[in-house]
Amino acid sequence: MDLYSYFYFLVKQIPQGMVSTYGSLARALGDIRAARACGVMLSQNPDPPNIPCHRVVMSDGSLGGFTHPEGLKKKIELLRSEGVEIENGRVKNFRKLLFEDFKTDFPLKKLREEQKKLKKRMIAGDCPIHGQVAGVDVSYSGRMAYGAMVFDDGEVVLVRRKVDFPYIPSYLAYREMPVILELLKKRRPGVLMVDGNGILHPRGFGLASHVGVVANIPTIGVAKTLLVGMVMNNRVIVDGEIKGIYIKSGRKRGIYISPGHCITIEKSVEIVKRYLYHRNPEPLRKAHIYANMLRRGELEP
DNA sequence: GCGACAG
DNA sequence: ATCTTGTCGC
Repeated sequence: MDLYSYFYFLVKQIPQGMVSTYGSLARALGDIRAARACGVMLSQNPDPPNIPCHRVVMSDGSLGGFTHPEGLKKKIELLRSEGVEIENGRVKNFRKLLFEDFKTDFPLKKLREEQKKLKKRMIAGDCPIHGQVAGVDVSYSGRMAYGAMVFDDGEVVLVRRKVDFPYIPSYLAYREMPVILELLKKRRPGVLMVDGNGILHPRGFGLASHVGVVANIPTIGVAKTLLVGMVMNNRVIVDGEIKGIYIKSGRKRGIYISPGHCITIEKSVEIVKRYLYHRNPEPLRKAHIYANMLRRGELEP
């Protein structure tokens, strides 16, 4: 799913002389949570003003931002040239000029349904683990992704790839998984630690679970901040159930562990604890460093 | 104004 | 996540 292309196709539907908002576009994608991602994708507009990003404003009719050498001034100029009046930083007659009638089939809604469907294939218990423990992480520069997977025996595999999906909370798998699957083609671990959540997710199917099911390997989610749930006595509770464990070592902030696929909470925690010399378990910490080095061109893919 | 929504 | 940042809704 190339969400960037889909999004620009939506933006092109905004007629001259009208405006739309980040939120309206997000709803047309199928989830209001994508509003900020809409701003990010507009800032990466590959073909302005043919893709009319200048016609997208904030939900209260104020102008929002504009990535252009001349800045917001250029946005105002473009809108005025199209007959949209701007009065002290706001679109005049905003309600009347607001375009929301997008032709769309709500791609994010379909992806939520896919998550729910794949979740049925997720295994909650421990499966036999044969092979090395590894950690995977992805670093980004614009629309390029740089992935690194580090094994317990020290081997490092690297990948460089264009991304076609922005970061949207609860859809991280659709951004990162293509990179991770490419890394897994080079070598498959016995169990994989992933930078993100497993079942600790609004639909119980985060990046770690998604990768586990699709690649058919045991996975563990390791997140640095909470996406969903509340912490009570080191347990992370989501609608009354324990979905993860908060591990705090030393005086620094802790990490949130949740099972991805083919593993229990207990086993997940046991494995992560083996590698806790820093805040992040060692294979993940190394993967993070290598992914950043690759991005900065300090390594060959 | 502030909190939210992994990375 | 990046790099100084184009949000929404209460």
